Amino acid sequence: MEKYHKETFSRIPAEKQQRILDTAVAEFAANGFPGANINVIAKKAGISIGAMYKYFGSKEDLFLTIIERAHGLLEEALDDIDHSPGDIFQRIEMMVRAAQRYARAFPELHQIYLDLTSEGLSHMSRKLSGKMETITARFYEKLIDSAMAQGRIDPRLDPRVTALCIDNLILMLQYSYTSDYFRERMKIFIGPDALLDDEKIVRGMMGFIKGALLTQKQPG
Amino acid sequence: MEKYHKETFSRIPAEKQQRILDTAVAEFAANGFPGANINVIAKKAGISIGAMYKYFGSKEDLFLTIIERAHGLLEEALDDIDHSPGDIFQRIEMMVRAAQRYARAFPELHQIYLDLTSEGLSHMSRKLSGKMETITARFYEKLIDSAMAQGRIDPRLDPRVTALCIDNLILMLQYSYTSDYFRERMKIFIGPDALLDDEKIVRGMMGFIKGALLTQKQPG
Amino acid sequence: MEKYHKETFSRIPAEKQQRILDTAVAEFAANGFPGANINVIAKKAGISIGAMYKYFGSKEDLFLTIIERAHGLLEEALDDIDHSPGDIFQRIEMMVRAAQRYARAFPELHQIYLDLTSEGLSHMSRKLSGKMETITARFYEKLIDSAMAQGRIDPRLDPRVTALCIDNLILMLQYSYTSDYFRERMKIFIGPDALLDDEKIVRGMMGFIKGALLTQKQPG
Amino acid sequence: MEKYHKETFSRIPAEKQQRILDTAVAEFAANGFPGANINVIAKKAGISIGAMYKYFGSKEDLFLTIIERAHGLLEEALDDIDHSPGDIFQRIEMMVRAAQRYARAFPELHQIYLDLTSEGLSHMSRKLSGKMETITARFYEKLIDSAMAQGRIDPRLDPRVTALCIDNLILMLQYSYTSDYFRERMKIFIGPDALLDDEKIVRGMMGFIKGALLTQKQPG
DNA sequence: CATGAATGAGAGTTCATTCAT
DNA sequence: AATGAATGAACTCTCATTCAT
Repeated sequence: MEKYHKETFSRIPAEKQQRILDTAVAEFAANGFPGANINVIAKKAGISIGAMYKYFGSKEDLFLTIIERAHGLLEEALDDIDHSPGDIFQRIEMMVRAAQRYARAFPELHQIYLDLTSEGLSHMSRKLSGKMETITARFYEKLIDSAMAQGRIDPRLDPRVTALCIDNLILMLQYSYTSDYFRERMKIFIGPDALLDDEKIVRGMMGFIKGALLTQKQPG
Repeated sequence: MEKYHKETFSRIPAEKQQRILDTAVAEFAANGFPGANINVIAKKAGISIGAMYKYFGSKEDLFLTIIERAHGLLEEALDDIDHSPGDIFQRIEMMVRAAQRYARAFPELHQIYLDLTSEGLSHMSRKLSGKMETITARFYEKLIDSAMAQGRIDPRLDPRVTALCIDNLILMLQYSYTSDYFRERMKIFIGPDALLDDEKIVRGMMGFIKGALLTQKQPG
Repeated sequence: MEKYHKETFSRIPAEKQQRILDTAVAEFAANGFPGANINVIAKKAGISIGAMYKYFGSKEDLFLTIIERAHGLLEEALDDIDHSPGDIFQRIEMMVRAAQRYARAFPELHQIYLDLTSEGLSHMSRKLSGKMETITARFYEKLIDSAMAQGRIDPRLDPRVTALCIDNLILMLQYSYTSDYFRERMKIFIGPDALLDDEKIVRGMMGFIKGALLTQKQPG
Repeated sequence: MEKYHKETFSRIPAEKQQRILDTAVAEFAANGFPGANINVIAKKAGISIGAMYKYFGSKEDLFLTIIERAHGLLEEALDDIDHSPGDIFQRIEMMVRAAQRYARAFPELHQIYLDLTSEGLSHMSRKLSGKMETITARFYEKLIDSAMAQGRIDPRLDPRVTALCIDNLILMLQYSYTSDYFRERMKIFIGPDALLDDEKIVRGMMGFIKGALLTQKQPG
């Protein structure tokens, strides 16, 4: 886990750390990285700009610190699922539910994650070096390989493309909870109440994914 | 089709229009909306800033004009497919291929589209009012409803969630061609050569989607 | 002659150019390079900061533009002397008087030149690449070599060290007119009225220099 | 000897005092007074900023303390020469050599001295009140007056202007050892190896000075 | 005495937009 | 219609200095 904040930041009370990061998350989520104003974040967090720069060397470092924290949370969630019992479908469902829960709990954090995909910020995502994505990818790979070995899913599927498709669906689900744009899009597809019935979404998605994985009838 | 540019813009030669928009697309894609510099765009396009503001009332209007043009292109592509023969799978495959082609041909345009999902720009996506998304959603709806009526796909699927899942997969495919971040992500999942073999991606995705749609054996 | 200002600066009225540079000279001379404030210079010159940055890419560029202008003035003066008739002593006296005149006319410009010797600004003096100094050095070299060939000055002198000594004396004379510090120093050496009688200084210095150059009696 | 540091500074171990001043000298020499950062100096010296301000009332006081120390060193050197035997030329040569030695030994200290001539720092040089310069001036005055009385040097010379010229030459010699700018200038005049042969410089300068002082042949 | 976290005014620089020509 | 010089608010970041511990 690389550290993008200075030593000083580690030494202040956890409560204050959290307050600063929370404020920053809110600002970055609301205005994007280039639009966020460090002075405003400092003021809202109740610290001076000077202090801000004692904690983080630059606006970018503050941003990256936030991302790293988010990674920490994601990793924990993933770890929990990794150590839970259940077959492949139960585990994928856990993933879907965890993603949903996470997006609901930290929508701003997830919005920031979406902003990170902007080309102007690609040098940052390069810094993060896809660590998180690698963990997720390996998780699915293992899951699929083992299910295939047990004959539980269609042997003709390409395990890696399949893993990507599943993760893509889950990622888009999260975006639909956190980004104004994707939320509207979801409403257009599913109807205005789309976001009220989480359970329906999960069942719909799991139906789709199960169908995709299970050994298929020959068409026709 | 709403118009975000001034009358004057319509009156200048199409070639000049295109040059201005192309330059703007490149700048917005490279730097994001807040990072792009209108004065730089004007200079690179070979017009004066004064002229720029004669054509577009603001930076935002220029941006929205670009999006509208992109919509036009998408609509055409969709229309073509709508009027082509073929069953649901053939038509979805057309969609996948069209999406792939479009993303390959206009990666910068698509990157801009991705940036539009940033919260700082949500007031713009609200202005665009999901027209494009509505068209796509209705297209899939019709496709699925009719295939279901003909008994060609699993009747237990939720048509609307299914439509969303399919479009999500296609959208993510496009992002993978246009955004640095998603490209890296794809490589992590599929391997470093992920983007070299378009055909493999299409087959993999179609395998996944077909499985999801076809009437399934009971698990177990 | 390299140019450190942008094209735009060349296009504004000469009177305005001069006003901006004069204001800048005053500020840089009074506060040194790091101490000078660009926003203040712009305000005092009656232009906006934006305009300032349209003319000069940075504080450093403004500074270098000033130096280049000073070089231009120096070069002209040197050229005049180069084309005047007279023996070596008459010509050196012309140099002394020109230096004196220049320092009296543009004390602030010369103060800036002195500041340029600070280590913090050495990257700038490196940019200027000693062009001015080279011209002066060659001027003296020619003068001394030719006078030596004619047997008018002591053949035992090292021509180059001698040239340096003469130029050092003249440079220090200029500093004494422009820098508070060197002015005080001069008063300590010569008395409180040191700067009132320019003629006395010239005669004193020329007496010193002549003695140094003329063929000497053997000591003792 | 005025004191610019607080009492506390006198009470800490001499070794610590020296470490602080040495660090400060290095920073001031490298960045100039306005460019130097007190917090950085404190950190590099291994003390807290709080302690720094317990020892010195301000950045300026630290700077002045350094200058005073330098004065102390110079005074000692001058005193040594004052008490050495030898005629005027031997003693001036001692001065030249001492200046050379000092500049070689403490180039950073001397660079700071040069920076002090910047107008932005003139209020400081005023504080120092030319004590050092007065001592030097009186030293030369005595030397010249006595040599003149003994008929050893040209009686037509202005003793005070002569003293200034000699000291100017020596000062410039020192600058040539310590300032990037003057070093380059010396190379332009004397050649790239200028600084390698100290002996040659001394002989060249002494030749120049001796000629200037000795009773001269009538020109022509 | 010593510490070093905190302060906040102020620096250099950018850029969307206006408007006289 | 076209130009592009001009504007100035707003941004990120620095650093001398203070003061609670």
